[in-house]
Amino acid sequence: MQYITIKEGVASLIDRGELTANKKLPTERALAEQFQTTRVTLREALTTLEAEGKIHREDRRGWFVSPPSMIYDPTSTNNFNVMASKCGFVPSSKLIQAKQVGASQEVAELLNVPVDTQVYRIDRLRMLDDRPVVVTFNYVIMENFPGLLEHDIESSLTDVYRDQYQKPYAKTHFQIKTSSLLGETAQLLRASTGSPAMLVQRVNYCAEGVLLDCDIEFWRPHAIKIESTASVITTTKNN
Amino acid sequence: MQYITIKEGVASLIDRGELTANKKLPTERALAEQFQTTRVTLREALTTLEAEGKIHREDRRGWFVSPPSMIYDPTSTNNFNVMASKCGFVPSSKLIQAKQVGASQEVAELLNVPVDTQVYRIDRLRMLDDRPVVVTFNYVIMENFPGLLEHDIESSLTDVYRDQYQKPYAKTHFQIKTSSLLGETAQLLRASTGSPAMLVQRVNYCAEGVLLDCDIEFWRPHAIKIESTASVITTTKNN
DNA sequence: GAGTGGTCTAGACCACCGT
DNA sequence: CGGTGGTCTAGACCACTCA
Repeated sequence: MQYITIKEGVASLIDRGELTANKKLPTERALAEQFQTTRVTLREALTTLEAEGKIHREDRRGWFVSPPSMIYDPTSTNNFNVMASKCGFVPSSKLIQAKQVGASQEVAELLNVPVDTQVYRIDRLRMLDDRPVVVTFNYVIMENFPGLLEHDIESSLTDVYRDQYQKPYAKTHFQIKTSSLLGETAQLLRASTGSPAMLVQRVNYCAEGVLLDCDIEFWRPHAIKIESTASVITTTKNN
Repeated sequence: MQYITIKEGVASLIDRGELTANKKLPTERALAEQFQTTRVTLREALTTLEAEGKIHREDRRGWFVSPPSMIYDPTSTNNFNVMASKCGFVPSSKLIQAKQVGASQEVAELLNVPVDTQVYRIDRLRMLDDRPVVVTFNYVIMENFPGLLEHDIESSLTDVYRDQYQKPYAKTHFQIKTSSLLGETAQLLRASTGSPAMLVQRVNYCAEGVLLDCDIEFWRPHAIKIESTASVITTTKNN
C-alpha cells in the first residue's frame, strides 16, 4: 500500500509547515517523481487526503492545502454571512439566477406541495475569502412572499423574510448526507466533476408553523464542519 | 468523460431494478467489458456512484447496491437500537474492547480534561441487518460512572447511564464532517482502506450540565442520513 | 484452486489555465 | 503557447475470498 505512505508523506509536508493553507501543491508529475511513483498511484493518495479534508482540488488548477473550515450550525437562524464572520472569514455571495419555476419531484416532496406547483427558485454561489464553498438552491412558496424577486436577494433571504415580510424562521428541519458535484454546480465551485460534496437540505418554517421555503446546499466538504448543541428530548424506555 | 456515461449506465441498472438492494454488482472485469472500457476507468465511475451513496464497496468482496440508509438524529437521546428499529432494521452490536486509558490530545479536548487523564474507553461495532455500518469509540469520565465496565455495555451505554447510574443524557454537542476509513476501523466495517466516512463526534451532558462522555463515530456514508428538526433561536439583527 | 479486487506501472492524448 | 490536470489504455502481480 504505497499510496498510504505517499499520503502520509504529503500530510507531513503540510503538518511540518512546508505547505500552508491555500497554497498549491507541487504538480502531480513533480510529486509522482518525488515519491517515485506514477500519477495514478499519486492521485489515489491525494484523493484519500481529500476525503479527510486536508487538501482539495480546483478543477484544472491543481491541489491546494485546505484552510480551516467554517462552522455551520443547521439549528441556527444565523445566515451564511453571520456564520462566516464568526469564523473570521469574509463572506460574499453571487446570485446565479432567480426565477419562477414548477416544483420538481424532489422539491415538491420537501415543500409538501404537488409537483409543478409554481415556486420561486433562487440559485446562489457563496464564498469565503473569495473561495467558492457552497452552491445553494432556494425554493420559496410564492404566496408567502409575493414579489420576492424584486428585493435584494443576493446576500440574505432570511433578512428579506424578516425585514420585508415580518416572517422570520422559527423552526427548521434538516437532512445531511454525502453526495458528489456534477455539471454547473461543480463548475461554480471550481471543482472537478464527481468531486465529493456535503449535501444539506433544509425545510424552514415561521413561528406559526407555516412552511416558508426549502434549500438544497452543495458544500465543498473541506469548507464545512457541522456543529451544534441540542437539549435533548428524553424519550421513554419503551419507545 | 466516459466514466460519467458508465456511472449513469450502472445507475440505470439499479433504477430499473436489474440490481436490487444488497445485491453484488457484476465483477469489475465483467463491467469493464460490458461498457467497453478498462478497470481503471470503470472504478472511476463506481467511485463516483459510491460518493453519492448508491453503491458501496466491501473490501475484496466487490461492489454492492446500497440499501436505504438509517435516519440518525444527533439531537435525540434515542440510542442506536431505537433509531435502527424505527427505520425497520434489526440492530446488533459487538463489543470490540473496553478498558481504562489515558486521554489522547483529541479526547482531552472533547472532554475538557488534561491529556492523559484516566478515562474508560469503549470500542464497539454496530450493525444493521448484520451489515456493519459504524464503529464507535466512547470515552467516559470515570468519576461519574465508577465500575462502569462491570455492566453490560455492549448494547447501549445510554441505558446503563440512565438505569444503573440515574444519569440520562440531557444535552449534546455534536460535530459532523467527512473523513476516511483506515486500519482496524476499515477492517471492522469490511471497508477498503481509504474509503470515505462520515465522522460524528459528540459530547454528552446530563441534566445538571455535568459532562458525561464523548463519542467518536465512523460511519459508512451510504448507511446514514442525518436528519433533525430544531426550533431555532432567533438572534437579533446586530449579532 | 480459480477468480476477484487491491494495487501499481508506463505510457498517451487533449482541453484548458496561466503567462 | 508551454505545461498542467483530466481522462484513458493495456497491461501486470499479489493477497485474499469463495466455492
